[in-house]
Amino acid sequence: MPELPDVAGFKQYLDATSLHQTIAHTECRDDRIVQDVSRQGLQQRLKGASLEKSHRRGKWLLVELASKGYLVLHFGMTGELTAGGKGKPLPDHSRFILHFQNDTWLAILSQRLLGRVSHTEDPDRWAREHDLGPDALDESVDTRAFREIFQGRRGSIKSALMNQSLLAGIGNVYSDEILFQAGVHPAARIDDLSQDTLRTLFRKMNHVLRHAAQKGGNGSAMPDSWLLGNRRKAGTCPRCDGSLRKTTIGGRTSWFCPACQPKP
DNA sequence: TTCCATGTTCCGCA
DNA sequence: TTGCGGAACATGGA
Repeated sequence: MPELPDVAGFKQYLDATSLHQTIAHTECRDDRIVQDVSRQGLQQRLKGASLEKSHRRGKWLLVELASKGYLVLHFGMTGELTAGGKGKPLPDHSRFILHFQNDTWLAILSQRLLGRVSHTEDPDRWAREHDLGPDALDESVDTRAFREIFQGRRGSIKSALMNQSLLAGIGNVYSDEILFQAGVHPAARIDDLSQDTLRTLFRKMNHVLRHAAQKGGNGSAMPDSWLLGNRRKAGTCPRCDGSLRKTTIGGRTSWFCPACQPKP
């Protein structure tokens, strides 16, 4: 689930439930979710810290702690957040739990343990170390910057859209959606795309991500005209009613409409 | 039972 | 140098 729009939803959720709370203690139920820092060091850093502000960068959520750096969260393929208080049991797959002083808590869930919890003092350095490009919705990414990012590349457009070091935030589902709405075949090579097509892709990327982020990544809230709800076996194209097809690109399943997204 | 899954990282290869 | 394909990570649903 967690691509840029979903993480935008987690950010809203965290802001609404946990901002300005002070951490009494933390509970780590599986060390494998802790990245770059030791569990002990992380827990020590978090104890007594309050959550001041949250920032999203791509699929990552950074939570600013009052003069104690940043708590860094990544949700992998199956992560999410759940908040609760006394009397509400912690959900299954709660891997790391922030217990606040007012007896409420925020649990980081990760069924498949592909999520990550970490800490950094310097978000910019952290982004460099993780080779993270600008957020796909960052204002610095305009049509020109978008074109320059793909300039001189030769691979498939789908792989490039999912490449976090070029643009951060787009994963498998939303790259398919953007390509569908732009009418571009996922296997199209970047150097075969016209300037016009790149402009269209940029426009559709913004449209899709902004709209989906506003809905907090809730798939059922997306328009029926989108590909998203139809990407499955025997799915039909919401535009032409033809059969959707799937192919593998960069090791991932890509759904597309062969009629609306002709092979270049 | 086997296949597949919304992410990232690492390796070998072209 | 760039990019691809595959594997690994770990779990559960179809």
